Amino acid sequence: MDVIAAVGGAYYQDFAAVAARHGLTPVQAKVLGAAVRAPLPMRALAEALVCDASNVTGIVDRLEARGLVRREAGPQDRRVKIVTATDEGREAILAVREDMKSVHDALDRLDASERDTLHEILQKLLPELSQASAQGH
Amino acid sequence: MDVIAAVGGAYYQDFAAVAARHGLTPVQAKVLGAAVRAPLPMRALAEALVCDASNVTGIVDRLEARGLVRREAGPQDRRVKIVTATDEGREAILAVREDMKSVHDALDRLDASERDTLHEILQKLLPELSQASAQGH
DNA sequence: TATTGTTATACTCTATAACTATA
DNA sequence: TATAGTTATAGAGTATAACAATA
Repeated sequence: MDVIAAVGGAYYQDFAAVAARHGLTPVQAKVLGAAVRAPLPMRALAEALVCDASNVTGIVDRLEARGLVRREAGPQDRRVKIVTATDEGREAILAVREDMKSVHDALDRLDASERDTLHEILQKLLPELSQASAQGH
Repeated sequence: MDVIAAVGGAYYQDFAAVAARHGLTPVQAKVLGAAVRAPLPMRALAEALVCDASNVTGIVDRLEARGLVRREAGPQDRRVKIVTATDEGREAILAVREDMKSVHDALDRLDASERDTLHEILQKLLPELSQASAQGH
C-alpha cells in the first residue's frame, strides 16, 4: 500500500507544480477543470472536492475575481448557482492539461500491456478504496 | 492517468479520515509517522513534506505542544534539531496504522497475482513520476 | 560565507455555526 | 421544514523574506 501512497503523492506533487506554474492552486485547478468539463452547481463542487459547501464560496470567489469562472442562475431552482468556465478559464485549463502531458509521458514509458493491466487493476481497486473512506471504519 | 489520480485521491481521503478520527491532520500524521520510523532533523521533514523549511516549525510546535514529539539537540552539528516521537506519539501512530488496516483490506480483495503485478508496475512508474515533478516541465 | 532553524506576514483551504432566500 | 448558498470565525498549511546561531 506504501507504493500506492507514493505514486498518488508523486502525481499530486506533479499536478500541484503544473497548476502553480499557471498561477493556480491545486484546488483552483481542480474546480476549473470540473467547470470546463461541464457547468455545475456550487453544491456539486463541494462534493467533488470532498469539503464543506461553505468553502466553495471563497474558492469560486477567487476564480471569478480573476475572470476564470462565472456564476449563472439555475434554470429551475432559483437557489442554485451554476459555475461556468469563461473563455479565459477554458484557456487556462487547456494550458494546464498541455503541461500535464509531460507527466503523462511517464505512463507511455510503460509497455502497452502493462498500461492496460495497471488500468484494469486500479479500476477494480477504486470502488473498494472509496467505500473504505465512506465507511468510517 | 485519471484512474491514478482517482485512486490516489481516494487513498488520501481514507488516510485523512483515519487521521482525523485520532485528532490528527494528514500532515501531522505524516510527520508523526516519519518520526516514529526514525528520529530526523527538521530539514529532512521539510523534504519529506515537500514544503518550505519554515513551515515545519509550526507543525512540530503543535505536535510538541500535545506531547507527541520532542525536539532533541543534534549530536554533532549544534544547529540541527532532531524530531523524536514520544511514547504517546508512538501510540497515536500505532492506532492510526491499526485503523488503516480496514483500508488496506481493499488490497486483500484483489487476487494475490494482481496484487503482485500492481506493486511491480507502480514500482516501475514511481521514479518516472517523481522525476516529472522535479523537472519543472 | 553557507546552512539550520525561527519569526513575521499574508494567502489559501478547511470546518462549524448562524444566516438569507428560496423551495 | 428542508435545501442552496453565504457570511463570520478560527485553525492549519503554505511561501517569502529577514533574522540569529552555528558551521
